[in-house]
Amino acid sequence: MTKNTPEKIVSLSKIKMACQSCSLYQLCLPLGLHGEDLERLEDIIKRSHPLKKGATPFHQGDKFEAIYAIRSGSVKTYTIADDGSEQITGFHLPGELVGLDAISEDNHPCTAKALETTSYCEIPFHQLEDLSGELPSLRHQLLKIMSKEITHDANLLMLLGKKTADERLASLLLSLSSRLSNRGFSATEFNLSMSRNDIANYLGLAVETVSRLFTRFQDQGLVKVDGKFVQILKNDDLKAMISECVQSDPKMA
Amino acid sequence: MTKNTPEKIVSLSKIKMACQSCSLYQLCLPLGLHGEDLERLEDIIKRSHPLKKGATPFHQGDKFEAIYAIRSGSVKTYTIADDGSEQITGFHLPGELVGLDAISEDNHPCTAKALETTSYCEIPFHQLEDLSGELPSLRHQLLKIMSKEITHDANLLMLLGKKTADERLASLLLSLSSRLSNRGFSATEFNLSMSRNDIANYLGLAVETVSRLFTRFQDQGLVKVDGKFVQILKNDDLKAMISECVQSDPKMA
DNA sequence: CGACTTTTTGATCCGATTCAATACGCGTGG
DNA sequence: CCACGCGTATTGAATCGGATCAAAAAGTCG
Repeated sequence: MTKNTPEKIVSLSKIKMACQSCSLYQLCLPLGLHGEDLERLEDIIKRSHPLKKGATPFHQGDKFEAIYAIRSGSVKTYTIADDGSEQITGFHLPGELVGLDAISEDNHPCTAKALETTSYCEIPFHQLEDLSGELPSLRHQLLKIMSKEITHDANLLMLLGKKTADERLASLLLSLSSRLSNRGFSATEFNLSMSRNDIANYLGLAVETVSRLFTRFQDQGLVKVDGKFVQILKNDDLKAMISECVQSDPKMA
Repeated sequence: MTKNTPEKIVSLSKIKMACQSCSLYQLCLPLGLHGEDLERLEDIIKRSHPLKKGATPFHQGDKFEAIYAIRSGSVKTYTIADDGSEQITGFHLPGELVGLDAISEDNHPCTAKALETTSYCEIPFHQLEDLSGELPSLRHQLLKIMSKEITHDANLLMLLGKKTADERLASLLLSLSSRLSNRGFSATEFNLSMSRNDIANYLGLAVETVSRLFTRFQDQGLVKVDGKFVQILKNDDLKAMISECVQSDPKMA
């Protein structure tokens, strides 16, 4: 029994670590949830067992109960159109929140599916909302995350709205790279958890085009690709690709 | 002096009307702000004098102070890229909130510009945030609006990501139509406050394409166009255009 | 190992852009 | 009041990027 104590301490600190280092970093820390406040947030969080590849934590139309913070792995979200075809709305990496778009209608406008084995935390929304009434910094952080998502979407919008195939793929690669590096993973090499088909769908391109782009990017020495494994060789050149692209005339405003 | 009392009543009720019928309808009402709570919200709102066409309530990079609710007129928001070119991120109509995307970075990621004479209310954000700590329904409503914006952007994303020029213009027209009708304007005829150039920029198309589309839509009897004035003749056909468009294979998921 | 899916590569086709020119709308000043 | 000039909108012809169709190659899994 005496040896239980140290173990317990270890596991408690592990949980804290989990909350501070991964999923909820952006939710609880930056504007500072400390001590008791942090514990109160942690109290309402459920740490569920991992999803296997292909598992769906929630489906389009499901009643909105919770938001999900990804701890490891990755998830895609997509909507199904009337004709049965799917449109991928996002890829979600460790440390990101999924399900915020369900608040407005009180049900999920998209389905989430694990792209690989994925562990996550479930945060019952109405409890979070109540708690945010008491904790101004949590409240602000929640708004901040949602605002960030709006900005992100707007950027993506702009990207997809008027960019070439090259620029789209470059953007995706850079987005993944920077998001992964923010979570402590390598910015220069990583595995794509999604299929070429998913990438094509997300970027609004044909699969063949995506495949050709990877080949060409490699020929140009921008990246090295081996199946799902990608190495970014010329980050700056990729960045240049996506910033030089806007084609409307400057006189307009 | 005695005649002041009735006048004051009238003007007070007018202000209330403004808040309930236009801009802030979606912010204060649906989840029910009543009586004193509504008054507390109204207390923090500034009703500024109208913007003339071309005026800019805030610029990209400005410190985030307030969100703006459009009472009449319309506004476009856009970002300026490094090379000086502009990308329009949205058109905003009466009853809509502008500036929510500034929360995450504490400064505005875009510039807003009046497309015509436009009146609006200014809502100091930190006061709104504080008030939302005390009023759960206001808090929820704020989250709901932001969530709605995320959903809206995701839809648009999908639209711009993979749709044809026809589908894009049809979507814009239907979006304007439904948003206008929600505010009590006609769903079938309205004036476009933005130029063809703005439309093209927003939809990620060339101006010439937009112009040709209007011509063709008119030839097909879908709409009637006279300069900026548009009549929607076959709403259902336009709707059909945008729902039949998704092209990815159903087996994917 | 063999069936199936995913990815790559090649050839052709079509939609949207681009370039170029004309028409329209509108405010200014003669 | 009309002529002029400038920005905005429309129309036409040529070009190009990406989709589509078709097929081979590489993975994946039972």
